[in-house]
This record gives sequence, C-alpha cells and structure tokens, in this order.
Amino acid sequence: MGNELRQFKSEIFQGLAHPTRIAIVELLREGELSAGQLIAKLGIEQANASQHLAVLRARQIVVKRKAGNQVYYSIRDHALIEILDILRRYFYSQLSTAVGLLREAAREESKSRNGAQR
Amino acid sequence: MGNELRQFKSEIFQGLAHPTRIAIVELLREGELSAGQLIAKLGIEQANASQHLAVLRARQIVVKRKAGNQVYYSIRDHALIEILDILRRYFYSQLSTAVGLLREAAREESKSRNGAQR
DNA sequence: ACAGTATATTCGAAATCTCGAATATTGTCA
DNA sequence: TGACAATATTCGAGATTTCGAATATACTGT
Repeated sequence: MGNELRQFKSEIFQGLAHPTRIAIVELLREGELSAGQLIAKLGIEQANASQHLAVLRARQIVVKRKAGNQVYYSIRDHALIEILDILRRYFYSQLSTAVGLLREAAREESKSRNGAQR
Repeated sequence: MGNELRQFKSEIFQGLAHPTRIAIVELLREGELSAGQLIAKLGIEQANASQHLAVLRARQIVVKRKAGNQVYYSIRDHALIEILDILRRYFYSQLSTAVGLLREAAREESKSRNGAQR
C-alpha cells in the first residue's frame, strides 16, 4: 500500500534534488518567467537551463505557456512553495542547533585545555 | 544570497530521492525502530538498508541511538513529516486533476466520434 | 522564403548513485 | 576468550545524472 505514492514522492524529490532547480522554483515563486529571463537570472548555459526545465516539466513541478516566440514557466502547485518554506525554517533551526553544538564543543575543549592535558 | 540555503535544500531532497528512503522515513513516523526492524519491514538486503540509512544519516534526516547490540533510528525533525504530508495531499490533488483530464479527453473523443469523422 | 531570435533536444564524457557480495566492526553472552 | 548477532563499510559493476557543444525546432518580421 502507498507504494505508488512513495514512488511519486521520490520523483518530486528527485526533481528538486539540484541547486539549480531549486533556484528556478524560487525564481518562479513570485510568478511566471520566460525561459530567457530564467537563464539570465541563473547565469548558466542556455542548454543547461533548458535541461533542468525539462526535468521540472517531466515531474510536473512546473508548467509552461507559450506566447509567440517565448515560453513562460510557472509553478504548477503552491504546495511546492510551502515545502521550500518549511525547509527554510528547518535550515535555520538546524543552524541554531549547530551553533549550540559548536558552543558546547568549545566549552568541552576549554575544559580539557584547563584540565589534565595528555 | 541564499546560495547555501539552496544547497541545503537540494541535499535534503537528494536524501529523500529514493523510494526506499521515503519508506524508511514513513516507517519512522510513529517513532523509533531498530535497523533490524526496518530491514524486516522493508524486505530488502541488510547491506542495502544500511546504505540507505547512511544516506539519511549523512543528510541529518535521521538520528541514531545505540542500545546494546542494536541501533535505533528516528526522524530528526518533524518538518520532514510535514513535507511528506504535503506531498501526499499534493499527490491526491494531482490525481483528481488527472481524472478530470481523462474525463475531458473521453468527452472530446466521443464528441469527435459522433461528429464529422475524417 | 529568408534571416534572426528563443527554446529544446541529442550526444558523449565525467561524475554520482545503487545494488549485492564480501568483509569489518561492535556488542553480548557463555 | 570465543562464538554469535546486529549493523556498518568497502568494492566493483551497472544505471542514472549532469554538463557543454552541437544541432534541431518553432516562431517572428521582412
């Protein structure tokens, strides 16, 4: 049960498993952009951008609209934005945890520096 | 700006970009399980499960606790569960959209079947 | 029809991921 | 200590991903 659902989820994750594709989704957050605009903002090769867009399209993460010569991309579903937001919060909470861990490590270190060194 | 954050996000997605790892996270939803229990429920090779657990550990998605001979795993942060839930809802909404599209296609087809065929 | 612009696809090489087999590590119990 | 159980790591082969270069496709304006 839920095997198909699991497959679906992992495909979405694969679709987002590259910094460039995350960047694309984030750029599309405010609304649609043409492929050309995306390429300009990303500062990468045209072919490469197009390949990443193809991945996002294949996973239905993104949707395209043709207007004359150009192709406008937009996010298919707000759920994905929500997910990125959750991860942003998660990142910062992990960060503060990491800071805590570093402080603790520093405390340990000074303790051993002051105590019996070997 | 946010480059590091983007890297972080894509690493989390990479961490979850495999059905087996999704299954592991889902199994851990209710609470911790030992590696052995996970392997039994997953029904895969011990080495393979251990490798997937290593991936989840490396990305800090999962946390381990040793108890004697065994190692108990649990989810490090509830945020990830939230994400899986969002994707579950998303999956079903896409599914109903797909059904809608199929219906529409069927309607189109019968229309052209009844109308002037060429 | 032709030149030009925007975007997509194909190709091949390098990098990364995934798997099972084999082996290593760690802890328990006698 | 030695045998055993639980888990992790290493290795090599095959699959997949990623990249830029080259090429193809589609649309526009003349």
